[in-house]
Amino acid sequence: MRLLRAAEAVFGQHGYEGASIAEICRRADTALGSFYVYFPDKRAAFVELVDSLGARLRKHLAAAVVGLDDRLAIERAGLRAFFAFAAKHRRLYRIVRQAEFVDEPTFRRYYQRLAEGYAAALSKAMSRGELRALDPVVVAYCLMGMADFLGMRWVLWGSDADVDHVVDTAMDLLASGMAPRGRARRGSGARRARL
Amino acid sequence: MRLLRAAEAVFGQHGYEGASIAEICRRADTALGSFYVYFPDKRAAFVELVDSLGARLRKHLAAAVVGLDDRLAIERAGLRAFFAFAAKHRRLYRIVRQAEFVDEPTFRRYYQRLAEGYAAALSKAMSRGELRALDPVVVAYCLMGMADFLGMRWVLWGSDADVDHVVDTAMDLLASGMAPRGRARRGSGARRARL
Amino acid sequence: MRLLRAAEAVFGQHGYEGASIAEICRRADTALGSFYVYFPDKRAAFVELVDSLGARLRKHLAAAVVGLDDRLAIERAGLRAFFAFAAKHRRLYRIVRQAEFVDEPTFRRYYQRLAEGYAAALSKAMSRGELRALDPVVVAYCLMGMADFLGMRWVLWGSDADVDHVVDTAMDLLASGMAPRGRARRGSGARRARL
Amino acid sequence: MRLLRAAEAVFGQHGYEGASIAEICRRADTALGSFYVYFPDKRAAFVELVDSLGARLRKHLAAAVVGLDDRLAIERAGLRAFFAFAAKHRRLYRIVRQAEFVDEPTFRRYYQRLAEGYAAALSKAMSRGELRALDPVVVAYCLMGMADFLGMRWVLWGSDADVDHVVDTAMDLLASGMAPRGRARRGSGARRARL
DNA sequence: GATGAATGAGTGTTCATTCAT
DNA sequence: GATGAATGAACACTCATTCAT
Repeated sequence: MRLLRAAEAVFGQHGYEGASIAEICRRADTALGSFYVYFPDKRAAFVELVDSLGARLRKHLAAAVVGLDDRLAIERAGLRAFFAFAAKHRRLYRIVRQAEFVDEPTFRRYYQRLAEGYAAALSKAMSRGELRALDPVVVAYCLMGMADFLGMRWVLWGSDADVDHVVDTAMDLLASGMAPRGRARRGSGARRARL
Repeated sequence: MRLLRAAEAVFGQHGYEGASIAEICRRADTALGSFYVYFPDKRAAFVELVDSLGARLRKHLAAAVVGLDDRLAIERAGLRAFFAFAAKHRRLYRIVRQAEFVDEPTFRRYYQRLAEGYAAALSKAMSRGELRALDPVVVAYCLMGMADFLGMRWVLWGSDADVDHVVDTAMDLLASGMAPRGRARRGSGARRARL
Repeated sequence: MRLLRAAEAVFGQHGYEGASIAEICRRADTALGSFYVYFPDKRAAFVELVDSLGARLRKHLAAAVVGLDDRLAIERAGLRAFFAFAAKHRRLYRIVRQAEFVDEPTFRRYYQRLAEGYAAALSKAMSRGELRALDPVVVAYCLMGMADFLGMRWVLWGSDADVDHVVDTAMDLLASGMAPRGRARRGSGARRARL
Repeated sequence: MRLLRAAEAVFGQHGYEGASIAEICRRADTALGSFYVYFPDKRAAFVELVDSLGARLRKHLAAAVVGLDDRLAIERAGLRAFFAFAAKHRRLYRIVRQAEFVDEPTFRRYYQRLAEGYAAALSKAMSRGELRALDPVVVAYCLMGMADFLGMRWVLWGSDADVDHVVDTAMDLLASGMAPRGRARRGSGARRARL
């Protein structure tokens, strides 16, 4: 709807609090009162936006990995797709974080839904022996966190390294862990990291 | 200072926009005008808070890993310490994200400073052969992202899994990557992942 | 509009700074926010008021002299009309002076417009030989200054002399200057005065 | 005193309401609290300023006409001196008008004292036959008003005519009135003017 | 006399929301 | 469904003034 598109632009530009319904309506070329025909609330429009953004992201990611079956390739393609999505929706992407203070349930839902699908896929891969058997939900959050921060740093903030390099490095880390080749598998299993 | 502690509580509880200077002063048992003796601005207080939170976190993390030299132990201790910090400063920790919309430079500074120290430590470990040689800044953001999301999910949102399990899983992933034991080192190195 | 009338009363009573928008709205029996539907600003309302006052004064003066053609009669009627106007708008009249500190352009505009019309009329009278040929703009400001101060002293501050006497005296001075009958026309033209 | 000089500058620059005691003290290089050692009030400082300005003006004018005895020369010298004073104290001069809203008695006192001295001088000149016998107080206010407006227009606002021309014109008007040479003295006495 | 941290009443202004048309 | 004038609660911020030192 015209209003929702306008809301997307305005929330993205000014954040939730900075956005005014008046501006949204102005941009949608709609009367002020009409906003309340479609949304009970400023918050409701925001929530709808975040929900739709989550859905779009999930769809976008799913489409990006369809047909791939090598797990490595899937992860790589997923990471790239995520970066592309973030680049395209720069402003909106930042908005998701604000949901934490506007409507926590919406904020959680956003990540939980993402994590659900992700964990399910990981789980299946594990049961097929393509992945080490680790708690798939924990792994899902690890990977989402990585992607989120890398996207923030190299997509949103602009890059001094190019995205390919970032993707390669991240994939390398994920594939083999931090341990140096020779030592990785020895000893008690897990090994190193901080923070 | 009393005002800063009150600001910490109020910003943490209501977010930046939701917080009112009146409430901060009420909680600090201070007159409204006094706020402006110490801060030129609502924003300035917020920025000072975020900066100090960053400094405290860095100090806290540094203290947690002091004396350790096994890289694995350091990473594990760092992750635990981060979770402990997040648990102790639940509300404030959420605040950091809002800085993105209140004062972007402050927001970036927070993570950049963290990343700097982190990357330097990783770099040193790499040059000593304790870690695989990967771009340390990228790795730093990967690890920060992981920690951030794990902390969000299992510390802030409350846990259905206990934190030890999460830490173990994450460390395991970091140490050896996602690949199953037998296949990990074969082939072209990196392997799998998505998003 | 109701708001403008209320603003007139409140600005007149308390001056620009002393006037509060809350009081204006209270007096207009209007919600606080409505003020900003009609004026972007406190200052804007003030400016509009001064402008409208100027227009009303000019109209009032024009009406007072219409149909008269003896220049003496015109000046006398104008002075009386001005006093009547000042008496009727006591409080507002004082406001004009404050415009100097609120919005200088508005302040100047007020007098310049008045002077323009006045000077034009004087100019015409001069070219018809009804008036001595002097710089009509300077003369206009002289006459406006006289009227202003006389109005301030005997209309606003209240009178210990009655207004007729003041008008008569002023007209006498204007008509024949300060010089005593016998000496007036002799010598180099201009004669006496101080300050 | 240092504070009073600072107050002069600050009131002159920002007007009464716009001036802050903090800035006055800053400019006087004095602690905030010290202001209240010398003045009970913001208003008191302002009043003292206006009073002192009035005294300085009266002294300045008196000095300018001392030794002159031709009434024409006196008036001319007084007008010039007033313009010089206004030019030198541009900002302060404007302040006087604000007194109307800050402390009316002070405002009136300023003009009344001026008028008293003026009227007394006129009265004496009249009794000596140097001036037409008119109510000297009314004449004083007429002359003060003229000077005030001419000073405002050509000294404060800047000039497109030079001050000499303005003075000449005003003196000419005062000396002989508005009537054309031939007609001035005939008929019913007073003749023309408006507003 | 000098200081300046602390005070808190008061202000202009914003903006989500309502409702009569 | 659409409109937009009207609303009023809420807020950040200012600044004259006080008073303990």
